[in-house]
Amino acid sequence: MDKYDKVVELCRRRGFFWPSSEIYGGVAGFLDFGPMGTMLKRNIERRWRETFIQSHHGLVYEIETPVVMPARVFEASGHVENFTDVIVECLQCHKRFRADHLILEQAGEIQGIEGMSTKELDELISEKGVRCSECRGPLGKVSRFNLLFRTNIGPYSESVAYLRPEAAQGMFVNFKSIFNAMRERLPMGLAQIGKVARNEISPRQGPIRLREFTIMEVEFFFDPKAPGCTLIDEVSDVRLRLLTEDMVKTKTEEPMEVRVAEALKEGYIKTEWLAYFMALSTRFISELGAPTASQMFVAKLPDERAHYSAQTFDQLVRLDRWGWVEVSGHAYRTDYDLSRHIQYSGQDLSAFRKFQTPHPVRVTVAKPKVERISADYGKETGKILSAIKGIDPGALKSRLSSGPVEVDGLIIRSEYVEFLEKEETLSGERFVPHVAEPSFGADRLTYLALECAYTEREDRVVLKLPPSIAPVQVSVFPLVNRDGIWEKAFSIHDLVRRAGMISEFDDSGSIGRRYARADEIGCPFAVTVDYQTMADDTVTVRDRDSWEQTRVPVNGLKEFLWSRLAPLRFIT
RNA sequence: GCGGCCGUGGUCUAGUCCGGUCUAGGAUAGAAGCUUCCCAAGCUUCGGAUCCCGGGUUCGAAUCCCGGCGGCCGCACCA
Repeated sequence: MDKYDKVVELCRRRGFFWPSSEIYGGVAGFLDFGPMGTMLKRNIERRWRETFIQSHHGLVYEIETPVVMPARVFEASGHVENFTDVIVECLQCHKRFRADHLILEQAGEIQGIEGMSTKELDELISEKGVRCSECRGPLGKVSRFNLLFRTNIGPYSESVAYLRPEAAQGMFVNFKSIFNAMRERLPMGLAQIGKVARNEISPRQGPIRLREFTIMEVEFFFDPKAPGCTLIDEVSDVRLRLLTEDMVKTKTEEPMEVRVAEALKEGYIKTEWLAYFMALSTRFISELGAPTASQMFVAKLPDERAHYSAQTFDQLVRLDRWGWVEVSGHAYRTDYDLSRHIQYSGQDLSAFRKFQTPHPVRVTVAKPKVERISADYGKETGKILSAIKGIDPGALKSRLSSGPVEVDGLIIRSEYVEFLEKEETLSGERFVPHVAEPSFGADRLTYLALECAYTEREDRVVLKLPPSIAPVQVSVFPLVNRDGIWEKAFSIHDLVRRAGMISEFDDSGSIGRRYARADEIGCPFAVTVDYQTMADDTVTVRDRDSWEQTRVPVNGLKEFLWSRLAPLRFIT
């Protein structure tokens, strides 16, 4: 029985999580969270929210957008086209392969294979004689498998929609509105915690690979001409364990350890904001209980990267059974998404950049000679006028200098337009912001925290969850159930509850059994009321990790507990 | 999707090879009570199992056969 099995067994037993729709046989890739699991997951989400959003108020804002979005959004985002795999199946042994990978493997380098249609790939396969790499059997037709969950909006089957595979698109399509509402300041981050769905071909690994999961993402918009991170000094000494693109290419396995400042100076990380978020992520994951030595960032090679990304690092964490597992992705998405939405929606999603000093420019203005045009075109004059308006005056001028210009069958002659040169002052220019994106899977983090916390002591399970995320923070026990001790204990339980902590009251079984129960759900503190309490109004507070007890006066209990629950814990 | 192994109370498991003695045993966890009280002590009582689902073979199936679902491992997949 390895650690994964032990954690899964504990989680079932104590109400953390288990397979979804279990009474009907279960469905692969979906997970149900019980009371303890939900509290733990919420706490992890809360800590993420505090780390990435609340401590950046004025810079990063949280929003909430629907899971279902119309097809057009994902056509624009490129997911309908690219969030697919080209699959080919061997007709003999029925093994399935990534078609493009198989072709490259057997036919060598082929330019532009990435963008090829399934037909083109079919042709390549017969042309190059590509066969099954396992049994040498013939291959079937190449097909595309899209990982988007598809649905309809309302009763109309033609209104196709998809469940979002990432929360990001909700932030991109809302960029302009929020940018306006938040007084047009850049940089600006938008964040979202919510459900996403990906129709994985064959998910395994329990909570690690799900078809529906909670994502926690920041889309951080900045001016590519002012890419500096204003907060970089706060993290410049944070050490990142990095496998750069070059190291991945040369199959290096041991990451280098570099300071954030160095990683930027050496160009390992292309943008400061990405580096900043990677540093925050290192701290965040440490706080969940994963030592920095079992964390690293690995660069994705160009052909492994998502279609939108110019640079991506995966943050990996070492798990007992599965080795290095991705817990977050850090992508430099450039202006890809906003540009695509500008193109597909026809809306202006750009920002305005003021020049430090406005500079004068000479502009060409086209002034149509209406009388001259109407002499030639009569009732169609309006069409000519709008055609002239639609062309950049400077361009029109140079084109007309070499003869008439034709637009939609209309002939524009040089005698129709008079060009004036004007002096104007330009105070700035429009541009499309760039985006750095850190993106986390909350379910994986929940499992990670549980695995890191799992320990055994004298045949008992002790979940050493960081107090900041423990589902239950305090347990209160009466040592005996008589002589007013029960009532006193219950009133202390009430006191702790009113102080804003999650407290459990347990009066059943021996005191040792109650400590053991509390340990199994990772409750960091157990308060016991005994005879001495009745005499001097003190209680014992027992520490989950050391099993040591401290006598604390009841009137100082709240402060005692809070001071030990609130601080962040960085485990190195 | 393919191949291998597997699926028994909440959990872990005995039984499956070789069908009947299994109206499924144990441990642990849970509830009620007694007792003890600072690390799962003890006693009593209680609840809880369509033996993953469906079909077949048989006088008889947890056990054998077929199909499905689910899990793990390997291959493949994982923007």
